[in-house]
Amino acid sequence: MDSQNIKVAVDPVVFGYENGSLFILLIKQKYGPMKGKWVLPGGFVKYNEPLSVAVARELKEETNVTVDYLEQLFTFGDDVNRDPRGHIISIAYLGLANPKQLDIQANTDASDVNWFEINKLPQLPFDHNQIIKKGLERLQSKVHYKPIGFDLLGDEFVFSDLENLYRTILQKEIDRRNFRKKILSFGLLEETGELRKTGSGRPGAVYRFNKRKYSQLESSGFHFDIKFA
Amino acid sequence: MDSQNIKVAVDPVVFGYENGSLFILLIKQKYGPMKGKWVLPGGFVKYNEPLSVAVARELKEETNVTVDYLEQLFTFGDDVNRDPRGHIISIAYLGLANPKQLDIQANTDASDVNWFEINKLPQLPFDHNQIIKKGLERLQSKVHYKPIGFDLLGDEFVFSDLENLYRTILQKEIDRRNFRKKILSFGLLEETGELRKTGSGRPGAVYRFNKRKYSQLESSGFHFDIKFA
DNA sequence: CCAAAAGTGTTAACTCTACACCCATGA
DNA sequence: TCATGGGTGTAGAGTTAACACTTTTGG
Repeated sequence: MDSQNIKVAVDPVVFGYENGSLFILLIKQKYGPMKGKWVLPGGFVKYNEPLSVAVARELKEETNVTVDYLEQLFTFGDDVNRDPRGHIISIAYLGLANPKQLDIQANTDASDVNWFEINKLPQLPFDHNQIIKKGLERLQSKVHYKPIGFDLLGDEFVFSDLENLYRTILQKEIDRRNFRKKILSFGLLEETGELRKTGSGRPGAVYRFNKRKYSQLESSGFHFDIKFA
Repeated sequence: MDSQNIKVAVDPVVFGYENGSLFILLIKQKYGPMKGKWVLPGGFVKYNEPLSVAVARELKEETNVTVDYLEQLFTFGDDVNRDPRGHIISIAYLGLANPKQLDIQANTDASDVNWFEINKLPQLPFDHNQIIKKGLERLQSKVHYKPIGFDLLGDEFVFSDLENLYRTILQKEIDRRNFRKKILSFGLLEETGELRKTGSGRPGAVYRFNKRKYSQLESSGFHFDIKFA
């Protein structure tokens, strides 16, 4: 109890969405036993440092990224050999970001940073593949009952972006008409009035998610909730 | 990073249900800065000890209790002063038990153990009130989509037990007929054929929850799901 | 005028909600 | 026979699911 010698790390699983694919942010380790390998951009918590501060700091230090959405995911510490350096537990966080709005840069412990498509991930050291799996599961279940999908899109988006985002995350087909009807019924999207050309075909109307309105509604008992046949 | 000196604790929030009330299991501290105060029956994780083993061990050591249901709840580590002894993070667990089937006994660090009714809790030291609040929130949301209520009842129960359990947990009225219809529609309850006298009035039929059947159904895509008007 | 993606409505099936009376038992 | 809690059905409202054609644009 006096000299416990367990170390505490934090590991962010940051998801990004772009062009119909889901990505994870990884860094290449510059030092240590996994030098040269791709890993989650985490690290050790400092003495007297709050956990949420530690994740944000590591993320910023190693990748130059600051994300708007970060929530605690799970604490990994049942496998005491998860890290070869000793008994280290890791508090994993789920982060969401829009890759287009970020300028990733490798720093400190990282010799490289990159986005990896979720179903083309390399074999990662430690239990990092497992941590990512947990993150994906959380994301998949949470998009049903919280409007967190919008954190993966830019501020302005076309309806089909949202549709495809849900298709990609859930890995299943969804009915365009029913989806649109349901989402619009919440009254949380505003048309900007602009149209956006999406390559070919008819341009789509540009929408914004009204976060302020959502907060109000939520605190008066509203629940975002969407199901798929 | 070498001498990080953060300590790691685990704290179980064990709920028990009896006679229409929800209880929490607390111990009275025998040693330390909070000597004589009621706290969650947690403690420090040992070197090379898995987290889930640590919670179960602390719970057993201090209260003589072994619970069937234990899930990781949340890791508290944003307030670095949550414990006056230094920088200590706590991984909280949610436990469910049936008080009638347990023989609580104070041991090791505990000079006393007891069940406290959820809305008559004393002021607890550390952030233990906050941890319990988180546990209750989890319990309240989880009974909607997982059949964990049954872990709070004995193996055999009368329908009104289940009804009252939900009423107590959710702190709202529920419609008896609609509730019964919905629960029975899952086909997960079996009548034992017996009747149980519940004090006065007509005796109720005794049911058992078929855990085996639930596991099967769940793995083939079934979701337990119940809402209340 | 062709290809591509956006935008739109209806119906049937199902689920949810609200609601009140009879039944079995013990005192 | 009374008090107490157990057991039961239905109709209207609301929600979900399934499904295909027209519109706008660029090439």
